[in-house]
Amino acid sequence: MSVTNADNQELRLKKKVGKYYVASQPYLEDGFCPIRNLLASALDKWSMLCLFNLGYYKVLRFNELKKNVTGISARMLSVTMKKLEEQEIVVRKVYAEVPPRVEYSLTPFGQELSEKLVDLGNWYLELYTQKED
Amino acid sequence: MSVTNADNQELRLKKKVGKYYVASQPYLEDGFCPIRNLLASALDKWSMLCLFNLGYYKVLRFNELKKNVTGISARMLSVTMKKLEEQEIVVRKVYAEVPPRVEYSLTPFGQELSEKLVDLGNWYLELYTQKED
DNA sequence: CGGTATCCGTTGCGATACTG
DNA sequence: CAGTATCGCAACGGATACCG
Repeated sequence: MSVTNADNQELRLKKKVGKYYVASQPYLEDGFCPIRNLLASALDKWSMLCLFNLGYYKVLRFNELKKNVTGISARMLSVTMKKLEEQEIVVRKVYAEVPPRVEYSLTPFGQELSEKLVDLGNWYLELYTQKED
Repeated sequence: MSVTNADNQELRLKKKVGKYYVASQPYLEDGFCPIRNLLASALDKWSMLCLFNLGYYKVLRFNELKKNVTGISARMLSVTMKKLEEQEIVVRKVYAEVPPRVEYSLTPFGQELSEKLVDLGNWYLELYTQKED
């Protein structure tokens, strides 16, 4: 058998990448890359931390999130959640009360995305901790 | 049966996120998040485009990459590849020739990472194109 | 409580010129 | 060919003050 596992991985990768990203070059022109745009939202300094907290606690109010995501400012939390809301990753629910109450949670899409991101993170962390040993 | 698929997804996500990211809060302090750091490298404007090109063509020289990644400057390509090399995502091979020849390729780790990223991208693009219809 | 407005230092990055 | 050096503008993001 002359086809190794490494060869198979290379071929699989080539095929997958070719599907959208190389063979049909529009996605590559001018630095446009849809997945990067999605992930850029999910990744700008604070987003993943917010996503993971919402993934764990399901529903959090503004100041609960602010407390859980250590170091974030009100401004950046506001900006971050707004971006995530626009991408339909997060849902913002406002209650008409005084004082105001706002609850954030993940959309089904946000849940799926978070799960995929945490899978990626856990894969990386396991490699990382293996190296430490 | 009162447990829905959505419930299962929520529980699974909570468990996965809790494993590293919430239950053991060190990863959340001061905005530190290992997966974000990895992805930040893989995502800063040009990295994914470079990774996907290398995933497809396997080996590319500096100016081949520059040509394929439309719009990138020599400076940014240099910076990007240096970062990817530091993270052991990409390997840089220099030939002692005149004029110089330098070849870039993915490490096994870089291949795995690229495959995971492209899987994520394809999942997203399929949702996206469904919406269009 | 849940934000917004403003200021301002830091970083990112493109353009251009230059080099071994 | 494969970069590096320098410059300068633009975007990011922290601190502080303020608001419905």
